Amino acid sequence: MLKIATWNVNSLPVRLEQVLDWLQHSEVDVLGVQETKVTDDKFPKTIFESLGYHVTFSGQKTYNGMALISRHPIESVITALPNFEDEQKRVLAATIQGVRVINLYVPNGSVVGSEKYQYKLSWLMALQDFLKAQLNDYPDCVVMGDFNIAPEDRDVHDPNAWIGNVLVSPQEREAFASILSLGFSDGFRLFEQAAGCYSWWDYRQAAFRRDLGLRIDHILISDALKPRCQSVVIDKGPRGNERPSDHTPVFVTLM
DNA sequence: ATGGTGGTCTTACCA
Repeated sequence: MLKIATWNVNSLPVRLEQVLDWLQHSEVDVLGVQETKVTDDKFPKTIFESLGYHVTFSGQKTYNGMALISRHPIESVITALPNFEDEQKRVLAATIQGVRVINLYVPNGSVVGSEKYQYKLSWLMALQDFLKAQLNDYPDCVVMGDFNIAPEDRDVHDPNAWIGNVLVSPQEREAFASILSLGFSDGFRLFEQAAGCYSWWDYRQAAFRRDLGLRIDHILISDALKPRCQSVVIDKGPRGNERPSDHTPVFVTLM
């Protein structure tokens, strides 16, 4: 059995105790984190290693930053999209226990039509090329992370209120669908789920208390890996912590 | 009541 999780922690230094606590209680084998906001020289490597984890990371100051924390050895690491010039650290792929794990922090996009939105769409185009090649090299593939896309209206607490917004725009949703058409499933939708399941709640407007969430953190399962996929679960717990991240973890269990 | 939260080499910018 292999449990693989994704969590946008919004600063690993701030959330370190929560991450260690969740690793211990969730008993996941692999955790991909986004928005570490820590440079590689300051990454808390020895803390994880002293607890028996392998780690790899690709960070920068203030923004973005990726890490993989694993009970098993981490091999064949990639830290960027090929053929896409980008100073922002948003990709970390590696092979763990024979499974290709691709951890992503998709750009937020700011406002539909803005420069950042165009960057998001360009980034997603380059991602498609990368995933196509990765799938060819590694058929057993998990693509996960903060996609900053709610794939369907049922992934949004109030779809009408969000019309015209980033995270739900048709172009972003088309990009998500194109990625699935390469040969992936949205793991969460492989199983029956309750209505109104979200992975992110804005810090503002008491959004978590009012359950004004979106499902924007995803785990995609390659077609070859689908028979091993037992469940995909959103663990809402950590969002209720004191001083929480605005995202909560999602994990897949593979047999 | 036209704001509001939270993180970051903070007084601006990002989400």
